[in-house]
Amino acid sequence: MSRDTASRPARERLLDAAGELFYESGIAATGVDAVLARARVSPATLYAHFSGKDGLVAADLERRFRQWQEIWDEVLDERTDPVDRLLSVFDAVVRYRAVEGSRRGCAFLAAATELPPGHPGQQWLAADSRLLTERLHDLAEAAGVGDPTGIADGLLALYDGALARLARQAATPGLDTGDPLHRARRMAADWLAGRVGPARPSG
Amino acid sequence: MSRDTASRPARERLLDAAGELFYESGIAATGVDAVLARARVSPATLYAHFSGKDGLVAADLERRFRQWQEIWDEVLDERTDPVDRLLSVFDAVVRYRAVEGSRRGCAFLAAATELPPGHPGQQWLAADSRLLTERLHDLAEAAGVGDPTGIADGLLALYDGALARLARQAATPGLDTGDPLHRARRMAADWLAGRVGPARPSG
DNA sequence: GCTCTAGCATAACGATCGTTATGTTGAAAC
DNA sequence: GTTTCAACATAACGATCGTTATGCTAGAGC
Repeated sequence: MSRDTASRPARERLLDAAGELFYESGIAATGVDAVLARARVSPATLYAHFSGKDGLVAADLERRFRQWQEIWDEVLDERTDPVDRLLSVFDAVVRYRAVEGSRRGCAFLAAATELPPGHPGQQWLAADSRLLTERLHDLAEAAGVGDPTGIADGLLALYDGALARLARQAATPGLDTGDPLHRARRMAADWLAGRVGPARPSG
Repeated sequence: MSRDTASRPARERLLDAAGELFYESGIAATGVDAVLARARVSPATLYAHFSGKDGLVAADLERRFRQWQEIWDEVLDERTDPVDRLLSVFDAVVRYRAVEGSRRGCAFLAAATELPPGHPGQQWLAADSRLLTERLHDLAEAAGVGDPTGIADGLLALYDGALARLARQAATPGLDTGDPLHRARRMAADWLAGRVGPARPSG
């Protein structure tokens, strides 16, 4: 059995296990032992591939960021209408959650509340925030709206709200009042209808 | 010196210390020792007043919930216009944060991402969610809108978004693009303008 | 065949976790 | 003044934290 390098590389098994456990149980609450057990990997292997738990957390956030950006790119390539491209952020997060199997809130939001100020994972939280604001701004500009920054901020607010409510719904099941993501998308569409291009039907 | 029962009671000192540390550094990341040191209290005293760390966390969330409800009541009593009363949730959270000295996101949102499913503090997260949805629904109904549930959900989305962005801004300083709370309030006002009562100026 | 080396599991490290047992102190009861 | 009792600090508990030292094992070079 031993030396199963033939299976998935140890580094990927570690990232998979860490991703699931950090997301499911929280970063601080997940011990290194739990990650090692799920990945079927020894401590020495972990510290050969990563600088430690902090490095593993940062690598997990990096992978999440890259996959999120990739999926958003993918969805964006399927849209041509400027308003649809603005709203693509909601479709992308729906697809990301489907691919990732997410049953809770946003991993970046959770990490933002958990990681201490100097943590190496913080750079990927900043990267995510920057991607959201800059891309939404560019898409708003391309849509020819009068106030691209205002539009981008508004969409970001609805995006943040949907993911935050998902996190809170996961904590208190039974109070669900529908899907926050679809509701946010609908609100964003209505809100944009009065601000960009010709009047759109706000049904 | 010793036996300083003459000063603030040990229970309150514990709640103050726990509130600050849990909010500042996270619940899981804050050790009981840190709370004890800040409160200048011995372990035996903590376990005489609370069932343990979990009980202390629950008591902190209970106190936060009661104060938040009290402040919202207070703000609500100052408003008579139905739309102002709907928007009072944003004014209340601004006042709550001023009173509490909050420099990060929402403590309930953070707790929702940190606490495990069966934690005794979960009931106060549920209470907060219920207060928000039910009260917003009632206020929307009182405002005579056509779809009170839809209005309440929309305002909740903007509320959630503002507090989530506050949390993420605290994690990555330097990317601030203004105050999410005031922006959310302005968006909500604009959004409500087209849906309730006579047309309001959307400045 | 033997040696060398990289990569791995076993075991254990000190530190800190949340919690509890053991004394000690100060004020009220009589 | 003595007793009594609740509240307190000191010290230590076992468990687990993140991390590292030690030994085994499989393949490359000769």
